[in-house]
Amino acid sequence: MRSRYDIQLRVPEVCRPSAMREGQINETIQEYIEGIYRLQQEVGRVATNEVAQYMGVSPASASIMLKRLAEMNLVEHTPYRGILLTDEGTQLAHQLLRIHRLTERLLTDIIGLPWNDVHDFACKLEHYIAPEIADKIAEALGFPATCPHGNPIDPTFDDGSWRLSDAVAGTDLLVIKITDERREFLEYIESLGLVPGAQVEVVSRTPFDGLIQINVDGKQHTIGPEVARYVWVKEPS
Amino acid sequence: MRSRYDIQLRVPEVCRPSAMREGQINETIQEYIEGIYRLQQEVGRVATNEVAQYMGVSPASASIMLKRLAEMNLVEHTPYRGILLTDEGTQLAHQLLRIHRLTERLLTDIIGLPWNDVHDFACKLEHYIAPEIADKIAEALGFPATCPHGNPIDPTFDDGSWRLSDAVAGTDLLVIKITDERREFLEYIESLGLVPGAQVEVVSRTPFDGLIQINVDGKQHTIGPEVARYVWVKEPS
DNA sequence: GAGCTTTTTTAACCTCATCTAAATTATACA
DNA sequence: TGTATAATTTAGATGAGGTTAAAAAAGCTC
Repeated sequence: MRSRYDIQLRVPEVCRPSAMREGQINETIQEYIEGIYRLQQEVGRVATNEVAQYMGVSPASASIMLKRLAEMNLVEHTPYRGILLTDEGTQLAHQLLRIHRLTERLLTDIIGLPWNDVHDFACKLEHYIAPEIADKIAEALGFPATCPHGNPIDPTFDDGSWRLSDAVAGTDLLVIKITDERREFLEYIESLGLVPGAQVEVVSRTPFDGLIQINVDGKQHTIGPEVARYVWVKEPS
Repeated sequence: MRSRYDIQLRVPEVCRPSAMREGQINETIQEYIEGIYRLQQEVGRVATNEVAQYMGVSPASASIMLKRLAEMNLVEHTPYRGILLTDEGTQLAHQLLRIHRLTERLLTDIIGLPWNDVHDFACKLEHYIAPEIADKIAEALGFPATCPHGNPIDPTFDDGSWRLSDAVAGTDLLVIKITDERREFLEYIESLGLVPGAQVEVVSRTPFDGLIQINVDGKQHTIGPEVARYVWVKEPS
């Protein structure tokens, strides 16, 4: 299963120090592209400051890196106007995301790590997993459809879900995926029982502040908009 | 199963670029320590030039790095006299080696990669696998005793084997492990059928050049000292 | 033990990816 | 439309880990 994700991913040289090389798609570049993709999914055109904040670096550093990414044709950068991934950048992001999600599945299903632990870990490993090896992993796992958080392994697949923050009161829904994968966030989500596959009843919504009263597993909870935004749901079929 | 390998391994920060930090046991340091350990197993006290050659860097770079390792108390460095791992360095090497070998097993047994491929790959992944996760991997694999090349998962375990280059003619032996894990070397070894677990008959030895006539699986081969040196054998029980 | 060779170390410099501080450019509002 | 504020970029450093070239120490050989 050679896949459609075929940008020249640079899996860094192994077994010798200082694998960094000039003008290559190295680990840092990959990390940025992945972050930018995620941001772009959330907000559309991405500002330098947003990249900086998301990547945990200073705006100055982000600015310099965005210039480099633009030179490499991975993003379109209009100075003072933010960026947009090019087709090439998007393709690379898809490739990385697929590897990332397969790695997460490997870590939960085979190694037995908890789902809230695997994201950070996969972030590091993904840079050293070539697409062909990802294919092998997919095979070994029986070609899973999603990562442990419910995101489709194939990043181009549209699962038809929407944000819980957009759901109307009085509906019964199915949790599809969680798109904030920070450990603490997932811990909270788990404490609510709001994991992929769970049934949620949207009991009511407040007219201000966007609070949502939900019912999961017979338990009532009130969640805020910040949480509801990253929980994706769908009509149960 | 908290193990006996408990040096403060620095698993670099995930999900953000530039994980390098001052004075920490980072990926590069780990790579050096592992390399030095392997060299030390082969040659005892290790010279700067040997480290440089093994790590694929200039002698100048190796010299500087050895000085740093000495400052970190991982090696004992007598200027112009080479180095020796300290107890702390040895312990770190053991820890890394255990993780490395478990990772290799994971890659062959679960992912289905060929045994000659996994070393390079494990070299990269090992730096991001904390000892507790290695414990999980060991458990998932059913606590294997060796890596795919036959090296004990527990680096302190003495398997009682010796080099095929030291074997006497006329003996029937069991291949225990291969300690040169370069892809091409392992490919050659495989083509001879000289894999861990195979039976070898040492037919004869030449008085000069150290050539060895062997019989594996009914096929005769002549191997040189460079190959025999990295094939370890034992009396079959 | 003098002088050549080899090994190791030091010196000076490079790239990558960060940083802070200062300078620009955009935006928003009076 | 001018000006305050916010966002972005540039300038100049830094640390890690390389490089080459030159200097220094050790080891041989006669």
